[in-house]
Amino acid sequence: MSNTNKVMLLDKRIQNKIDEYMPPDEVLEGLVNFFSIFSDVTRIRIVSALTISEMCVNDISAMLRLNQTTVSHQLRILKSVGAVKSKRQGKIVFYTVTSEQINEVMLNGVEYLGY
Amino acid sequence: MSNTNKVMLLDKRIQNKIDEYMPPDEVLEGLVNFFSIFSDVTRIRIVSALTISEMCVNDISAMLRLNQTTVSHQLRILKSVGAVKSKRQGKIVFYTVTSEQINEVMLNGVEYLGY
DNA sequence: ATTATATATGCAGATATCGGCATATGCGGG
DNA sequence: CCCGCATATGCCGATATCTGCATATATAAT
Repeated sequence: MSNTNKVMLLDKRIQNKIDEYMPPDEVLEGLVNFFSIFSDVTRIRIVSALTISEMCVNDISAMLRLNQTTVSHQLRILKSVGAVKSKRQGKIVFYTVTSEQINEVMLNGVEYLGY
Repeated sequence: MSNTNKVMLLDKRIQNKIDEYMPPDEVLEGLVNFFSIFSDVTRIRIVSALTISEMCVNDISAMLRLNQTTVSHQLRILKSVGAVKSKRQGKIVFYTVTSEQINEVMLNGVEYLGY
């Protein structure tokens, strides 16, 4: 039986409020993509490091003791959601975070957690 | 061969800076748990709705056209990370977000995305 | 006590994600 | 041109996540 057959506790006013204020799915999906940046330890470590200083793949790998392949994979993901950008200098590719806001959002989280 | 055998481009000063400013893994894992709240469309929809108004499971289910079981599962996850709390009134269990900050973090994301 | 409603939980299939190996590609040096 | 270093990519196994069904539990009404 469908839920729509059941008596809704939800009062019309509240329902309207939710219809009005709920971001459309398009926005919510954008948020999901964005916050997914921070939903994996490897990724958040990389972002965190890049927030402090630009680095090349090999340095990230060495610094965080991660397999080079793993770093490349995660950098590709981070790049695909626009969290980082890269510039090539000869053989070496340097990565930086695209926006100061990335760090601010992380600090919000730190604050929320009360560290 | 280990990365530590390779020549580090990383300059000592930068390395020290990263060692100093990188949050410890404990904190990073906390952040991962926290931001994972928003890393799934179903969860973010539920949180988003609860941000606007307290609701019971059945209303969330009806409102967002989600299977009741799915809602319960996600509410359990959200509760386990402290994002929501519940109060029972007879047969009905009402859920609310635990903190205004949850919404602020989401708004940060919205802002970042430029909506 | 029985029944109905609201919610929670165990389980399993479908799917997604992560990480590493093997390998490809890009690039500079000799 | 060939080799070596830096990085990227395809593939796949391991693992995690999500969802829904079946069912359990909680509570109220009769």
